[in-house]
Amino acid sequence: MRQSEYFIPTLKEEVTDAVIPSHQLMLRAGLVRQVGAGIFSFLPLGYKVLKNIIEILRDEMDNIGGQEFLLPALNPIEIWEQTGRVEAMGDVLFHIKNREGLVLAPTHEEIITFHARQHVKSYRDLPQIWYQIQTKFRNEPRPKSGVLRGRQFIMKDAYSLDSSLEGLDVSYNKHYQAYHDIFDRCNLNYFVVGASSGAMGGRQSQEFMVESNAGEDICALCDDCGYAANLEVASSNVKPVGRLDNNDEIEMFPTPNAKTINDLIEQFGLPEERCAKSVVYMVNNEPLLIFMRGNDELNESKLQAIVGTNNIRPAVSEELIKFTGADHGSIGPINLKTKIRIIADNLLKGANGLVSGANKDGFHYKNIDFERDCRIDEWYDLRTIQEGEQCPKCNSKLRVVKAIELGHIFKLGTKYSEALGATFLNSEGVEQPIIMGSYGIGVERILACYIEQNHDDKGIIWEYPITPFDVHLLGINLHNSDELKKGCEEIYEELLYAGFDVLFDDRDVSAGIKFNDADLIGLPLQIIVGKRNYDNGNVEIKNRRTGEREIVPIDGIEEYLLNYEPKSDE
RNA sequence: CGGGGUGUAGCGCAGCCCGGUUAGCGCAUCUGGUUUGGGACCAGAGGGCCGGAGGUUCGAAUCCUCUCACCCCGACCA
Repeated sequence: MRQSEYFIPTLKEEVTDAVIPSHQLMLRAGLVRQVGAGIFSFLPLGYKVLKNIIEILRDEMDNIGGQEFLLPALNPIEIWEQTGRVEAMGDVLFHIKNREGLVLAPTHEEIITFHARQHVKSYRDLPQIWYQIQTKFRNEPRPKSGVLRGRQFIMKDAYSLDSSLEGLDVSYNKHYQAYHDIFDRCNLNYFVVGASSGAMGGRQSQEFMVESNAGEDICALCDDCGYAANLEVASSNVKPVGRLDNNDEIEMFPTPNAKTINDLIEQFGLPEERCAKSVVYMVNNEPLLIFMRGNDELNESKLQAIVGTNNIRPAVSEELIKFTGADHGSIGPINLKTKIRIIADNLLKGANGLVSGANKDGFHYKNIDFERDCRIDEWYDLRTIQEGEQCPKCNSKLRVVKAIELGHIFKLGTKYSEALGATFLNSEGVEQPIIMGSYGIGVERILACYIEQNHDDKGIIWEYPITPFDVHLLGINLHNSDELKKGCEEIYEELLYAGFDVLFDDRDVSAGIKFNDADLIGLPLQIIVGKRNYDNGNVEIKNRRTGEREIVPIDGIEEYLLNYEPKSDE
């Protein structure tokens, strides 16, 4: 491709709106342009990369027996009502205003299940892996970070249909392996974490993550044993509070100015670990009293998984007074005004000598013995782990990092097949719901994450196979020498003929502009054709990543390129 | 949805507090000339409903009200 005829609007200056490197460089290198919040056009160069990524996705999905569909973005709302997701998705789901009854699909479990219901009738029809690579629409409350979080984005989503849980495991594992192959081929540094399968009855779920400050997920990592988990489910080894030898009688004492755990510690000199925090949540509008160590943070994801719904929220003051008899700061397990289900964090199991609210404003109890003085209905891991705590597997120190979710594999189970009546007859002639898995990858996220991990202060650094072109041919000051121009054209033609995808900077601009644009665009190798070297029968080849330059004879260019890396398969 | 910020030429910005000729600067663009291996130089030119609506005023980019858009932090994130 001749750059003089190709649309690559590079920007010399920084773009103020772009905060993270990938967003900045995608704009400056001419890959994308923003049209609205979370809405982007891919320009030819950016789309070329996207297509390379999609080809890898397609290849690996086909490798595990996936069959590609083209599914509609416009969906009848009825099918979404049947699975309860119109309500569950809320404002995230785009509704068509001038055509009642249609929504823009944010994902495709419903449509896939719809087709399965139509045609999958027997266990002999299973298993199946169906996938698509298409645009999804989600009315994100806050699009951000360039293409990392858009209202419209391309997703590879796959769905497995199986007749048994064992079959689901097989399908799931195939995807697990395919995802590794995909992200490896894209040269990404990533890790896999155990993730929350949500409140809606999934079985197992893992996320493929890229560590990044631009990420919206938080993960715990153990660099020693490889333990990795989303903070939503991460656990750690922390010593339980345990029992004190002297078990004094429970005693109420006035605490008029103590509203928080820190107040109690400061005003009464109490040891932090003996202060129990009580939190009241409304779960499906029923109160639930939760006990944690004083300064631990309740993990709402864990709570959602325990109570089996995501309809939870902290209780407000009126509710606290109504159910416990006291407001914030004085709530505890003893003397509750009404009977409330009480759960507590595992670290408090069997503890005594505890301090907690007396359900009377301005009073606390001390010397509470959870075994002697009150009723705890159940014990769970409820806390959010902290940086530096011990790995649950090997006791090394855990790191807590921000991460971008690239992909998610998820054993769905029968939620959608049951809701939509997608059933089959098993070998005994018994009707059963199809057992499903769901597997998504954000296509633009691969691109953005790659740039996050492969750039320097000059620009992007591409590698095979996702690089938009194999090589950048830079003709320096061609208009000064007909011979040089002719020679450069010949090199271009020969490389094309040899099957290389070449971007040829034949523009009539100064050398500095070409060098800087080339570094910004970031093709892996630059073949620099200048008069001095050319007159000696040579060109200079620069490695974008290392900056190393080599003088190479013109008839050795092809060999050099072939030895550098396998050329992209276009 | 809460908090903060920004809308002035294709891009990046100044001007706004404290209202007053024709709204400015850099980059980019066009013409001519000189340059030519890391974003050249000289001379000239084009390009604006100062986000939109309403108001105050003799007079509004500037003050007031409303509104729209975008960015950041938070909430949310199937």
